[in-house]
Amino acid sequence: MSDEEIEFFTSNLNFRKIRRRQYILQEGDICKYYTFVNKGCLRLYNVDENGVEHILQFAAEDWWIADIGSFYSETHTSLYIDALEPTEIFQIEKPDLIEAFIKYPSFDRVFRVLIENAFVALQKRVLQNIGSTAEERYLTFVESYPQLVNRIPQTQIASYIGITPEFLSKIRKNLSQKSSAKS
Amino acid sequence: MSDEEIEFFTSNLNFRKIRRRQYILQEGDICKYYTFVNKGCLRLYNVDENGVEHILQFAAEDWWIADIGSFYSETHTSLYIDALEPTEIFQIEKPDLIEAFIKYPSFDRVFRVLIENAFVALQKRVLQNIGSTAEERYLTFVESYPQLVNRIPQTQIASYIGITPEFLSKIRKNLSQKSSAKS
DNA sequence: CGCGACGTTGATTTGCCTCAACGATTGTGG
DNA sequence: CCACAATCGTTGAGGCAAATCAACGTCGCG
Repeated sequence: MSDEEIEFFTSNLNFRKIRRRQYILQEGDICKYYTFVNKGCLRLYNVDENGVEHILQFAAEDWWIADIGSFYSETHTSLYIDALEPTEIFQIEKPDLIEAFIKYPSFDRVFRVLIENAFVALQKRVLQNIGSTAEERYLTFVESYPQLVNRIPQTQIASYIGITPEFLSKIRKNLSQKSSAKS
Repeated sequence: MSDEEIEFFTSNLNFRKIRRRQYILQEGDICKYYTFVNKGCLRLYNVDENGVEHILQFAAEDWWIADIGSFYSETHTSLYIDALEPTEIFQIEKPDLIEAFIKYPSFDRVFRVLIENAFVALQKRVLQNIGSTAEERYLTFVESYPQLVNRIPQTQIASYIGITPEFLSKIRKNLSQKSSAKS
């Protein structure tokens, strides 16, 4: 991308610091921003009728996060975004992003690729969810996001892969016994 | 879209007839086409190490289907697409689609919206998979795709929602008993 | 007709959940 | 700076949802 493009884009980014547990999106809101994580870690999740949280996505350094559906169609979200750690973010508002798309088609391409990649990753996740055991899903998570495993609470990982924290604990115990038995 | 745009687009569509069980994409291929279903029904799925099929998507009349990841990055797919019924399709090749995107930004927007909607739908499916019982997932499927329920084999629906055909049969029996008990 | 695809049913097993209890660690207010 | 609460991970007993395996009925089709 050219200097002009980058200048235009960055001049429309808003910097914010978020405290741990602070929300940047709540059920009922309309998602006004595409959010880039500079430092820290956010999570995107819903809360079911029993009050249980189910995590759709984590976003640590250099990841984008948003409720895409709410953002583009300007409908009320049923999701939450909050911070797992003190976090620094850059946010771009929809009108500015759209303007960037129109002025500079390369942005359009960048964001298209972004969502395509996210889409493909989500498809893999669906296949895992419907075809693999909890242990396999955990191992895939560890492989895919090694930088998150020792950073975020196990409770959160359990919620992401769709099991209870207790059961994740048992899986990990089982795995460590297997690996120690090998040596 | 203008007449010119539609003319350009449709002139690049290739018509094909597909027999039941015929493949239009197999593991190892590169996905060369975006496929539009004019009549009939296709499915996109993978096959796991035990030989079990897991369905990512159905595509009946007026739906688009492709392995997006393989199509855009030109990598070998691990997925299959085949026909559940005799099917008529229109296919557009990647170079023609890209040309359409460049010449007519409105196509770009149409296909962007297409993938955004698919992405949002997939997110809902992930949330269902990690947060709902098999019965709830089946009921959601019936609600979301009423036109498919009495058209495709139950085996296929079971594979889509991530359960065995036997268990789906038991769920349906259970549901019909509940509803008849009401009357 | 006979075979293969599909759906059903039952008996048994297993993966994962629920609930309850208990350490270890963190952080927070007095 | 300590005390206490809240958060997090672990463990175990018991229960339930869904898988597995096997058998059987039905239908459409070559």
